[in-house]
Amino acid sequence: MTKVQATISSFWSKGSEKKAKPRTDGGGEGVADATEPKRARKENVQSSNSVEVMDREADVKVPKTDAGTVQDDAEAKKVEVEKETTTEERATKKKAVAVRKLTSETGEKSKNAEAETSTDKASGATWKAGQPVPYQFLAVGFGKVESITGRLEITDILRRMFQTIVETTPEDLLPAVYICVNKLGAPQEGLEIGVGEGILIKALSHTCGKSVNALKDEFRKVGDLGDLAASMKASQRTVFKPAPLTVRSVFKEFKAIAKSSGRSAMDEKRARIQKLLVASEGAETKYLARAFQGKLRIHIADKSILAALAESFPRPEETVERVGSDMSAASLLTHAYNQHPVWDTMLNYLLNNRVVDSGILDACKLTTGVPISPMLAKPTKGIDEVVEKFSDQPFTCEYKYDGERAQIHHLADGSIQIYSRNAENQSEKYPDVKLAMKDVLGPDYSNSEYILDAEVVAINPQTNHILPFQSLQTRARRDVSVAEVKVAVCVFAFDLLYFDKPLIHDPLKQRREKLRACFVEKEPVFTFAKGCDMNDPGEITDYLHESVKGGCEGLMVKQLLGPAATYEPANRSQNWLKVKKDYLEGLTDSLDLVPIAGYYGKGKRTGVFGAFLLACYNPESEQYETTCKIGTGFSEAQLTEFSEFYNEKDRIIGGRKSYYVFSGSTSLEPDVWFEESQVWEVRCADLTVSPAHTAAIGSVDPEKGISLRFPRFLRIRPDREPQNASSSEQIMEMYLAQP
DNA sequence: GTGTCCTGTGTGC
DNA sequence: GTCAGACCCATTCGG
DNA sequence: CCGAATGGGTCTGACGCACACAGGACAC
Repeated sequence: MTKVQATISSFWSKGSEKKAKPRTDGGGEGVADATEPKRARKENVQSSNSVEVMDREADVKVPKTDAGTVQDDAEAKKVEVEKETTTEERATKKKAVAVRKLTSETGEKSKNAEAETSTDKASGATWKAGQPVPYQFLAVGFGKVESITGRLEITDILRRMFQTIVETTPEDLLPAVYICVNKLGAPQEGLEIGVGEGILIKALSHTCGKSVNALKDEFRKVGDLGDLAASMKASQRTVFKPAPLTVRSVFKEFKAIAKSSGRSAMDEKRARIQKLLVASEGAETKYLARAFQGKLRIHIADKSILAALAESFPRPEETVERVGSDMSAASLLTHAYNQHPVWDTMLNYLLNNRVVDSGILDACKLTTGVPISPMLAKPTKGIDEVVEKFSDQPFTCEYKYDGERAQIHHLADGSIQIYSRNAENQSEKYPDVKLAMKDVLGPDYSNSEYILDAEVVAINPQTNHILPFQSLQTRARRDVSVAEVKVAVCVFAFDLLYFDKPLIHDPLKQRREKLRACFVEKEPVFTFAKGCDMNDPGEITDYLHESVKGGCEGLMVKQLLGPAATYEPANRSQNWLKVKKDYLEGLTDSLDLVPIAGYYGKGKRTGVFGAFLLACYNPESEQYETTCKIGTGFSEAQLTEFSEFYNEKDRIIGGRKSYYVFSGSTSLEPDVWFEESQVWEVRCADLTVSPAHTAAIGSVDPEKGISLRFPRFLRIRPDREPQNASSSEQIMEMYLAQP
């Protein structure tokens, strides 16, 4: 018993030093098939096979009992660990709480764990504590997760995976989490894998010997490169079996692929991908391929990982009142992550402390130099909805500028860093902004650290008028000097998140006062977003029209006071609403267009067309001119319906009709061409000059056509014939009528 | 070797 | 960016 | 009073356009 105690206490007290000592006690054994979904609440099936990994792991540390049913296991462990608790209490209170919490939680869970018998024992990957976790372990878990849709179950499977890793090889938790979220590091580090469909297909082709074109055809049918890779691999005989992949080696290899650059970088990437694919087995192949492509497609993202991590560690009751002490484990982690979105920091804390407590908010705190996930606004369908939601509270309306979100940090070292909405470091792109920010701080504040939330918008430097988003896009991104800047820009600041201390818990009114007190406008490069505080919702309409006239997309409506007016990072909160002009009567851009081609759907759209090529009609030339692709706005039933419709009665034709005007753009090249048959009503936000589409070509630009921004399907127009679709001329007029 | 064009990839919205 | 679908959870409805 | 129905909120993954950048292919 003493020996076991030593094991357990070392388990709890051991920090997460980078190099965890190999365990000397023989260690636990991880089991790849750790993932039977727990269906406790749904079905009460009992099975002697339904031992959770947690329990097995506990068995290793606790003297073995004759494992029988789950209940027995759980009881046995509970007893043992409770004995531990008394021992632990002599050590530190915190630990004691932690252990007790774990006891009650896992004990309870185990009791309810009448999970179904797992049928997937195929992998059989096991490893000893301290040894690298096999990648197979994750891959098998991904398979389970993918096969179900319930969030609770998904979270539970992830939880078990994480707990197993923590108990065997905690230093693998970080790479495991990164593999789960399919990222290579914090976004501001700017590491991208640089692999897509193309390279992956090439690599596959080299691996399996099939031609690239054959694989592309297969891919169209299968709709998923992971599934395709897996089926290729399954049909192949492995001559000799390379060493099994591990979580850490795979993650390391991902990074290596990302970092390869320069001459023949593509060859190197391809070679590394091939090596991994060759070494992979079963589910590994599928998820490796998907990881390269950047889509794991297993219904998990950051939020699910946070939820699972929250359940992977005990949540002690906190006696001392402090910020967050009353929060649930999940909301604690979410808050911590949202204000400091770096997995390394979070996992470091969790592994060091082995609890989820409010201390994590100190570990993951709002810091200049670490971009926070920006607060987002909820789309509304119109002003009525705003009125309904903000009936009594005071609110403010701000112009919604059509530019790029920018989070501007002033660090303690005096440097300025600019981050995008997705936390990419954009500082290189905006040397002019960095320069301008040097003197926007009011007197007495020049040494203050701050985080500003703003929108960067292209402007005409002569008139100071706002330019469309398309102009902003043409700015160079890398290694730009002030002299090289081609498109002038104005920063419209609208929030202040940090000013020598975090402000996100203050109401907007206060933050805004601080913003206006500490910063000075510097026309035309730095101004405060135009806004207007209102009590009467009736004023909104006029203001909206005004904003649109000023070149904006609409309005942001925000609560000013009270708890609903704090800054909620990463939340698409009800407290910020956006009213876009394209939802409003009279300002709506709606067109009638003709589907002339289709694209095979991928992923969950496999088997139906996932998108269509739409055209307008030019009565003068009697030709159809492509206007946009469309792939959203359909229900699943409609997609099925349209696929059936176009597959009937020779509506799919051998090739492009001579009177379909197509630019030849490879990315638009359809899978099949259609007979012009229907008219669809489509909505968009704007019309744009297009290098790829041919609608009204030559009218606003000698070589370019017109296309749609944010097109979505509304409905079929059964009352219209293709020749009555919107005309090229109408589209040109709509383009010219834009503010 | 150098310049130009094309393609794939990753950003922004 | 838009959008639909699935799930979860709280609330309301109906027997 | 309790289970069923309902509705709002959240999360995920389909898909859109335009652009810059990096590397590869090709011509000279």
